[in-house]
Amino acid sequence: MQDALRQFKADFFQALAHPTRIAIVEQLRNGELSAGALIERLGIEQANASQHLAVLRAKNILINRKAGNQVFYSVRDPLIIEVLDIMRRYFHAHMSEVLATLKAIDKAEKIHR
Amino acid sequence: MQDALRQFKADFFQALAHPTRIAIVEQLRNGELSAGALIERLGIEQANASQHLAVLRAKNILINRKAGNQVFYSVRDPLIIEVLDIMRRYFHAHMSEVLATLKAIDKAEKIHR
DNA sequence: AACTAATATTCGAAAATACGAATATAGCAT
DNA sequence: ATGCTATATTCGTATTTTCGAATATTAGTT
Repeated sequence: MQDALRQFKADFFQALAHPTRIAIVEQLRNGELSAGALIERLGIEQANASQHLAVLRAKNILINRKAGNQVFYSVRDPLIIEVLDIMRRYFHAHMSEVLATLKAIDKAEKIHR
Repeated sequence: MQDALRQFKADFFQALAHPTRIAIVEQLRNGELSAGALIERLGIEQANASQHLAVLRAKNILINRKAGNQVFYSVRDPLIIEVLDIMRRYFHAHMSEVLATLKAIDKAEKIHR
């Protein structure tokens, strides 16, 4: 029973464990957007976007509303935004490490060019 | 640059995207525990525990302290506990769905026996 | 009915993750 | 040095995730 609850939580985290999916949720912070608008803003493949949206839907992080031709997505529960806000504080608190990571990536990119 | 930051966030969620790792962090809610104590409480393989601890260490979610023979783990930043608390509220808010999931699992288990 | 636009699903291949078994390392006691 | 306990790492394999290409679906338009 406890196990199933943890699995449920793990699934939630899993849903957010991808940069594109985080970007999607961040875009929806201030309200709904159509799938097309998300694709345009994120500059990703249509199929890929649809797959990630499917993941977020399956884990009940997003809800969608059909309007004629298009589908509008929004974050289901404001608590999710709250989680991301806390994360923001978390990253702020550990900014030095984030910067170290960024510098390492930057360095690696320079080498590979 | 924004991408790298999102990757960083995604890594954090990825680190928590496993029931065993959530269980580990929950066990450490009230302070440090040795690896052995964690293994005993969670009833998992030693190697497996060590692998999960390595993941949590790599993502800077846990810190460890060596004391003679053993290694004590603790949650690095209380903000992480705060995130889990918010999650608790989140799951409480959506308890009906959690229960539906649990029932479905229970049903599946009955069929498979 | 045929056509177009918006979105979703399927497929196959590549990469990442998870597990237990086996092995390695490190500290302490004899 | 040998042995013992606690923890970490490596290895092989099975499963899961991710992506783009191709295809399907659904709604609106002519």
